[in-house]
Amino acid sequence: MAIRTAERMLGQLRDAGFKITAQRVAIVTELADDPSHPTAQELYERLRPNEAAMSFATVYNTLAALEQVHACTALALSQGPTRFDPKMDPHHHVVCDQCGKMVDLPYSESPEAAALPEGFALRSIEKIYRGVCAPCRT
Amino acid sequence: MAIRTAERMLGQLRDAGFKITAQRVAIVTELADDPSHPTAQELYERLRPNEAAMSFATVYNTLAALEQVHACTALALSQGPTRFDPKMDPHHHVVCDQCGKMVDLPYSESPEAAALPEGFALRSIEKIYRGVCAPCRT
DNA sequence: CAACCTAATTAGAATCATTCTAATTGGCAA
DNA sequence: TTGCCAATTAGAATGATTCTAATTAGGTTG
Repeated sequence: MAIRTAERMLGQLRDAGFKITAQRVAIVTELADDPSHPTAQELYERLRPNEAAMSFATVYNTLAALEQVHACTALALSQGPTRFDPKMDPHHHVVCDQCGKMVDLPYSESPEAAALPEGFALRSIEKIYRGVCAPCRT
Repeated sequence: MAIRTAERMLGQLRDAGFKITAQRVAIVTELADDPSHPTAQELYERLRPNEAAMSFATVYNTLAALEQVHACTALALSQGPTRFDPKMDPHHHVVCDQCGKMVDLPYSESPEAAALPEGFALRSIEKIYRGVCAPCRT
């Protein structure tokens, strides 16, 4: 499964005309089936010890490319570094105010508080409508 | 109304034991009935020309204090600087992917897309469950 | 209402996250 | 195989926020 997800993501890059480099393979493989919503920093630290050279800018560049081809989503939902999510079907997020960690929540209309992680102290539920405003569309 | 809101916010600070300084009065007055969700930078630039001295750190400190006493909310919903919201009754937000500006949306269970700003191109609706996770609670 | 205690303010440095730069490397199409 | 141009690199630059250490000023007390 992990390999299949990674290959799908790489295919999306290839189809959009991005070159498949050793660094991109490594980053995509690391992110593909990681449900922990890692930060760029975390990915960089996991990959640096490996044989292939890896710079910090490349992690950001590759994540931006993946976002562009809709192979991952950047989650900026709280203070702290942006987190990256390879799961592309619609779902919601549980966010910790303190540590910033995020957990996926399956998409469903109701009930609101079902299936929260064990021991999570819910404070608020917030809806965000994302898109592009009229002035920015011109 | 503006004055009343500002005074309520200052009262909340006072009641929590915070001192009421000229800088805090200025920041609170500026934020109180501003529906534009200003950033710390924007508040600083609006206030700097005034007679009272104002440092950047003070803007952040005061906004942190206001958040602590539940007189405002910090909104970190996208890349770019945190925005601050003095409206404390439950509501949702419309966020522009491009410029980061935010608009309030009245709280209602349905329908999803009602009352969006004129010309806003909706891309996704996201639910965020906020709170504190089990490990952070200890 | 003066003095004091302590919190708040200040400028500037430090830190963290991210993006940029300019030179080098390497996919991959012809 | 060659060459073009995108991708990579280290390090500097930028932007947002927090920290630091010294000074100032609320507001409580005598």
